[in-house]
Amino acid sequence: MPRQRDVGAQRELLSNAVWRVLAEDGLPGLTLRAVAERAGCTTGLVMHAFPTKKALLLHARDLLYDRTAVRADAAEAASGDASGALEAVLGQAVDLPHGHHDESRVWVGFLAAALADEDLAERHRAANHSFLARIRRLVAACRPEWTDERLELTTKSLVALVEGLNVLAAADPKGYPARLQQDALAQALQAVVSEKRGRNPVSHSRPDAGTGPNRRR
Amino acid sequence: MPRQRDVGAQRELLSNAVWRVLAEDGLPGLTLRAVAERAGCTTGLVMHAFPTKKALLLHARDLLYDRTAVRADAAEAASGDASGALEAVLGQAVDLPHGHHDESRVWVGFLAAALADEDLAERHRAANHSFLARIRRLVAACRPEWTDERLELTTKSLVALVEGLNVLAAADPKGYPARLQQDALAQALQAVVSEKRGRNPVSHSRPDAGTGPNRRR
DNA sequence: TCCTTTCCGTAACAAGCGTTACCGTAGCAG
DNA sequence: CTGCTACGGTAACGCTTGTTACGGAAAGGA
Repeated sequence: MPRQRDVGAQRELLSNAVWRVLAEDGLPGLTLRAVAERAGCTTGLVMHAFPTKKALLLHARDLLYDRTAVRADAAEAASGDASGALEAVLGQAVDLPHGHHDESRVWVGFLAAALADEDLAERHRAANHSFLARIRRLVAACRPEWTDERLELTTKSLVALVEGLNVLAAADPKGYPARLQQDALAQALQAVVSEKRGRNPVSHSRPDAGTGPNRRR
Repeated sequence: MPRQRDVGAQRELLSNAVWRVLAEDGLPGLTLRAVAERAGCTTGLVMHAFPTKKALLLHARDLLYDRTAVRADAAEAASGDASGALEAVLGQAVDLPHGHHDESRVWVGFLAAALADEDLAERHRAANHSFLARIRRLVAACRPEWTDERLELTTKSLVALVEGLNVLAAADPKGYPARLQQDALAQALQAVVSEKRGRNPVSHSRPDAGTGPNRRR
């Protein structure tokens, strides 16, 4: 049985190529030939690694979710208390040190594709539900006395704010710079963590950020 | 010169067809033939009313902005004070009585198309900037004592929340029902309108030329 | 070394895309 | 009523799309 291949590695390579095409050329430019070119191969390999284009998109979507989940796990594990973990997880969701706008553009592309494909929509909802569950757990740890209703409302509000900032920044990066996103998140989190913050709060970008409340420029 | 046509009416008809196709079939299904079928004509009329597909999309995008601006004007005019106008304008942006999810789906479709087309992106930014200016003016009327920085942060946070709710509801209507969207918006507005409801009158003319009671600077 | 078997690039396929050219036709001027 | 002209439906264009079939090449077992 000669010449064996690593199918998993091939799929990962192609999924990464999907992201790059989606980030650079958008959803209309997402063709199999463009993906193959970015991956440094031909459409032959693509169609041997995936039975159809839809399967490729689903795998790329799942891989995107996996990596964001890994990042969120790391951010949560690196934080001491629940409020710090909440800030860290949400903070890394709105502003990444590298390639942030790219990821938002990819996210929007998948979302637009999901609105036309029920299978993709299901993956989208599953990923968002998982993120919602994580935030809800952290908010509940910060505010154990809250009712389920308030918990759900705050959780979905925070997630909506984060995704809204990402979406708006994807189309208008200069109108929504990283600083403003962090500040908006910090302001929204004040209602959750309130005064019980002992650790240094936001600002993953500038290590000189003050720790006092109402940090304003 | 026989047989004259109403070009404006034709373009409006076609733009409405673009919306319906975008809402039902998503961005990948947005073809000239699909638009023509929805409009009850053939591609011949489409290409006589617009020189190219891109021109059609630009017109449809502009018309979408025009209608939302008219709705926002109406909501603002129907409110007595500034805080009421802010609630009304944002409230009608997150939840419309009819065809709300459709409009969000259309908005996402245009956004995804804008990420691949700079001209569409410019229209998107212009529309968003106009909406931001409206919200900023209303927030400033509610809180004249706020600094420009806090004004901008709150404005963009509110808009990001609204758009985030819309985007998430477009892909997961059951996870983000109208009730939750209104509650999330009301909670976010508590920090703005607070206890001083019904005090400051709304100014329908200029972006607040200093008629507020506690104007700084 | 050779053979066998799996891999994957090449090239073609039908279908659908945006766009164009053409001509029948509908409706006002005379 | 007749004729002229702008309108718009028809159909084809060239191109790209996702998908398929096939053959050459590469690599482990003999």
